[in-house]
Amino acid sequence: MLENDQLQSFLTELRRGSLTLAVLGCLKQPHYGYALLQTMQDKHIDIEANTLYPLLRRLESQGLLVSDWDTSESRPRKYYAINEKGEAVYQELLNEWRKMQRNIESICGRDEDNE
Amino acid sequence: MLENDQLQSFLTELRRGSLTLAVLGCLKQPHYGYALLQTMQDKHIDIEANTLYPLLRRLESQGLLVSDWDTSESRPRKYYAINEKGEAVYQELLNEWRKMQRNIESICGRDEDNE
DNA sequence: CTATTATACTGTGCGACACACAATATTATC
DNA sequence: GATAATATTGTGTGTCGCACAGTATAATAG
Repeated sequence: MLENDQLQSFLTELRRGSLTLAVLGCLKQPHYGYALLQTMQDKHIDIEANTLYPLLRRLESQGLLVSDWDTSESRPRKYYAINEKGEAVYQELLNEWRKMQRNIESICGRDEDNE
Repeated sequence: MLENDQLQSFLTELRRGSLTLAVLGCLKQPHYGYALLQTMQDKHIDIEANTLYPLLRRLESQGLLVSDWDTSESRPRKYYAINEKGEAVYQELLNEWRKMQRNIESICGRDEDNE
C-alpha cells in the first residue's frame, strides 16, 4: 500500500515553480485575488487561498507584478497584473518549462504512448 | 535587464520534483550513479553529481529504489534500480505530471502556438 | 615517473516556496 | 440571527536542488 503522504510530498515538489508559471500566465489579464482563485480552479489548478495570496505578494515584491486597490465595489479588491519585467521572466520561464517537458518526455514517454 | 539570479531561482523551483520523475523513469533499467549522470546529460537533463547522488540515496531511503555494489570492475560501482513500490509511485507521479502539463498549457498556450 | 583528468562516490548546510494553521472583516443568503 | 461566501493578511515548517567540500583511484598525457 502506498503511503499517500509520500505521494503528496512528491506532488508538492512538482507544483513548486509551476504555480508561479500558471499565475504569471493568468495575470496577463488583471485579476483580483479571489477571482484568480476561481480562474485557477476552472483551469484545474487547485490552489488554496493560503497559497495563492502569499504567492501574489511574493511575486509583486520580486518586481514581476503590480497591484492596485479597487474600492468602488461593496468589497475592496486588490487587482494584480503582470508588468514588463514579469512578462520577460514569464517568457523565459515558459521556454525553459517547455524544454523541460520535452526532456522529461524523452525519458518517460509521450502522453499518447501506452506507458 | 533581468536578474539572472532571479530567473535561476525560478528554474530551480521548476526542477524540484521533475528531477525525481526523470530519475525514476531512467531507473526502469538499472544504472550506476556515474552512468546515470551521463544518461541524464544525453537527455539534456543537466544535473550535477552533487545533486544526483544525494537524490539517489534519498529515493532509496524512501523505499523507491534498490541498490547493490558491483565490485568486479576496477572501480566499484553502485547500481540502482526502481522497485515495485517505486514503479507505483512513478506511475502516479507521471499521471499527475501530465495532468499538470495540460492544465498549465490551458493557461499558457501550447508549444506550437505563437505565444 | 609525475601531473592532470576522469571516474565514482559521500557529507552537510542554505535558501526558497507550497503547504498548513490561524486570523480578520463584512457582504450575501437563508 | 446563523451560515456561507467573499476577500484578504500573517507566520512557521518541511522538503529538496544547489553549493561547497571532500575522498579515492584509475586512466591518460607528457
